[in-house]
Order: sequence, then C-alpha cells, then structure tokens
Amino acid sequence: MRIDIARGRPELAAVVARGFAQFAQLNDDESSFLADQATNFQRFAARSELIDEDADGTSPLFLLSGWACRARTLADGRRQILDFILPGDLIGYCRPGGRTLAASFALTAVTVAPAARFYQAAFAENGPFSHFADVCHAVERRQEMRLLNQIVRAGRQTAYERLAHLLLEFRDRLEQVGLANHNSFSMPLTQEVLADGLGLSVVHVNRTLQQLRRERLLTINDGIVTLLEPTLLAQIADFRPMI
Amino acid sequence: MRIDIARGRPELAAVVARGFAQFAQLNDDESSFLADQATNFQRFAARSELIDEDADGTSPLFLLSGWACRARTLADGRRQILDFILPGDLIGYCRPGGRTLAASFALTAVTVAPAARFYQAAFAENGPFSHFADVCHAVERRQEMRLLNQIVRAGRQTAYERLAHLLLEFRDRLEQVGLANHNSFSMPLTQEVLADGLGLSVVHVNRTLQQLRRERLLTINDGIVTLLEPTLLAQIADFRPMI
DNA sequence: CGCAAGTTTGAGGTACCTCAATACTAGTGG
DNA sequence: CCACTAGTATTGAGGTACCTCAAACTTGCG
Repeated sequence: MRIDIARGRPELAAVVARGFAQFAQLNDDESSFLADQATNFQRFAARSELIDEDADGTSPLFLLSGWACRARTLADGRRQILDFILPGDLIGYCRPGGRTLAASFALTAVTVAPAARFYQAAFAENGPFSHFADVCHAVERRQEMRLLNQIVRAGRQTAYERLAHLLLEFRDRLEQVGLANHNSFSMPLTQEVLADGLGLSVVHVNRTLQQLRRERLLTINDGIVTLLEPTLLAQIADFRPMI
Repeated sequence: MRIDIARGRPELAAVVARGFAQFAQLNDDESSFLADQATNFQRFAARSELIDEDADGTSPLFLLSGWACRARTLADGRRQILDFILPGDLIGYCRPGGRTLAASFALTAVTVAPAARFYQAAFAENGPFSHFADVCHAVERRQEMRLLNQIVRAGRQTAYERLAHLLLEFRDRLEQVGLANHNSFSMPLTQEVLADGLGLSVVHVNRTLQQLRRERLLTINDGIVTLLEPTLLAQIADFRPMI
C-alpha cells in the first residue's frame, strides 16, 4: 500500500505547504521538512476508514489529494457528516492524549501522509520547528470554524441556503490551497454525500441544486462547480469568509 | 461590578475544581491556585454579552454559576446557539493567538472569574502548574464533543430525539460537577432558548416536551428536570456518554 | 392591579421526507 | 461491439414533521 515516490510528485507536498503558508511564513528548512513528510504517502480507496472513532490521536495524517470527512452514524443507519476534509487539511488531532471523537472516511480515492513526526517537531520544546505549533493552533481554529458553520447550516438554514453556504465554504478553502480559480473548483461528491453533510435527503439536494442552476447562480459539469453569482450566493447564505 | 468574597463562598471555586478533577488529579497547590482565581469574580445579568465575537481570546473566563452559551445570529435575526456553557466550564479559548469565532452570552444571571492567569500558569514552561495543560486539552476535547453532538442533533435527529439527547447531555455534564443527582437537575432555560439551541421553533419545543412528559419519560417542575426513564431516553436519542 | 415574559393551544401552511420508478453513466465480461 | 450491472441522477406523487401566525392562558413582579 505504501509507495515511494520521493521524486516525481512534489505538488502533493506543495498543497500542504500552501495551506500552511497562510498561517506562518515558512522558511526553507520548514518547507523541506514538510516535503519530506509527504514522500511517505499511502493511497486509500473511496469509502475506506482512515481513522477509527476510538483512535487515540497518535496517528494524524495529512490529506494530500482527494476528499475525506469525519462522520457519525446513528444506530438506525442515518449518517451525519461532521466535517469535510479537503486536500492540505490535517486528519486527526494535535492534542496530547486526545481521542479523535469521530471516525474519518475517504470520500474519494485519497493519498495521505503520516503527520505524527510533524506534530512531534511542532511541540518539541526548543526544537527548530516550534514555529509549526502556530500552524497547528491555526489549523485547529479553522476546524472549529467549520464545525460552527455546520451547526448553523443544519440548525437554522433552509436547504437552499445550506447548499449555497457549503459551496462557498468549499470555494474559500480550496482557493487557499490553490485548487480553485475564479469561483470554479472540482467537487468530487455524490449528491448522497452532500445530503449527509447537510442533513437533507438526496432527493431534496437534487431538487435544490436544480433550483440553484435554474436561477443561474451556479453550474455543475462533470463535478466542476462554477459559482456564477458568488456575491449573491454569499448574501443568500449569510456567508462569512473563512478566517 | 467586582465583589470581593474571598471567604464565604468556597463552593464557587469548588465547581471548577470538581470539573477539572475528572481530567487530572489536583494536588493542594493546584486546588488552592484555582480557589484563588475564583475570588476575583464578576456578576453579569442574563442576556449580557460576556465575550465579543471578534475577541482575541486573551480574556477567557471560568463560569462559576449560571448558564451561558455561544451563539451566532443570522442577518435576518434567526439565532443558533452553538454551545451551551454550564457551571465549571471555560468560556473563551486556550489557543495562543486564537479568536473566539463566536460571541458568548449569559443565558441567566451568571458569575464568572477571569481565567487568563490559569492559562498562563498552564502553558508556562517548567512552571509548577504545567499539569493544568492536560486539563486544558481535555476541556477542549470535551468542547469539540459538544459541537459534534450539536451537528448530529440538528442534522439528523427529529425534534423528539434532539430534546432527549440534549437533556441527557445536560445531565452528564452537570453530574460531573456535582450539580445533578439521580437524573434530576436544574435547567434554567426558557423554551425559546432550547429552540435556538436545537434548531426548532418555540411552539414545536413546547409540544415535544409535552409529548415527553405525557409518555412519562421525564418531568419538568419549576425548572427542575427529572429524567424518569434515562435508559429509554438514551436509546431514543442514540446517546453516547460524554467522554 | 397591570404589565412583561413565558407557556400553551389551535389552525393552516410548507419545506421537507419517503417510496418508487425511470434515466443516465461507467465499468465488466462475453 | 453489445449486454449486463451497479452506482448515481432525476422525476413524480403523496405524506408528515415541522413552521408561522395569532390568541389565550399563566406566572412573576413592580
């Protein structure tokens, strides 16, 4: 399952580095440390469980490519996606002694790289990479922001607003790692996944997407979403840019 | 606004200490340090804003008594409570450089004490209270657990299940700080607040509570909730005990 | 007593859901 | 190259768990 590709795909590490660069200026040592971490990557098929619900948080991962999520499933099979994980994001936890609290799954085929050494470096006292600790805190803050967004969407917004809001969040997050241009990005999700993320039925997601397209607010072709009226969508969804 | 009560109300600090004692065995120095922090408390009336949405996280508070919440309000006035804050909980953030991401409000009259010195002590390297850092991490983990619960309730549960789930969560949390006995506890919330917490209308909260009472699953008298059938409620709500 | 805040009740509407059938698409094997 | 399948998207029809509006009742309080 593990493949060595030290050369040939530097862009994988680059996604993580671009993501981190928003939070702290990375020097050459830090960038190359990150690039090193990404050489040891693994692939997983869609639907694989990447991190177990009761994992102890000692095996965090970088998501290098593909999409993943954290999810909880109720006894009768209803499923709620708690958080979408996009390329450049961390899966699993910073916190010493932490539990993950929810299982993580691949939504598409993914490549991941172990991030444990990154955390060790970040929190080693007086180490050369203590700078990374700032990045960790920023990552955690953004993750909390995403959870708060999920709560507001599911609790107080209509299906129409929820979809607009989530798509804007995707756009912001992907833009920050260089995977979106001009309100256009690839979204490799089925409508069923969207439904589980938004607390809706598949049928209603379908109809609501049709409405958004009919009103020329966005297009979706081959999994490529283009937001035609981002300002209007932001008004509809009461969207606040990801901090 | 600030009142000195070094003597006379040790139970205020005790709530915090009891809450923390679950996460780490506290020695005498640590207990008395906590007690000291609580001597400098302040009162706020219901509905006051305790922490601003854009606060920089440098002024965290202990909630000594009363209930509070974090909430976000949409442009048209819809309000979503993101997290309920109960006695013994921390308001505001551990993270260096963190923003609070959402405003905190008093839901009842509350007493709070500044927790900034606690955080300094916890994260000072080689200090005598570095033990507190474990407590901070545990507190953050539990807070994330609460946010995940909120998402599942709002996203995938019925009104009936949501209420059962939230009340069970309250029971667990209050029990851990000694404020609940045998499935009975004080819940000083209006139905409107419950509605904003659960993503429901006040009317529907009212009818759903009536159903729960009619089915003899719980009683509410004078703000005292008694869960008559906690096991059954846990099944209904698919409730997992707070870790 | 009279007001304000909260709870309860009724009536009607709607934004969702479920079930079920149909169409599309891509991959698989013959 | 076509049949076959499995997964996904779409459409229709009917149901229901919620919502909104509005009024009445209850409680506490100055």
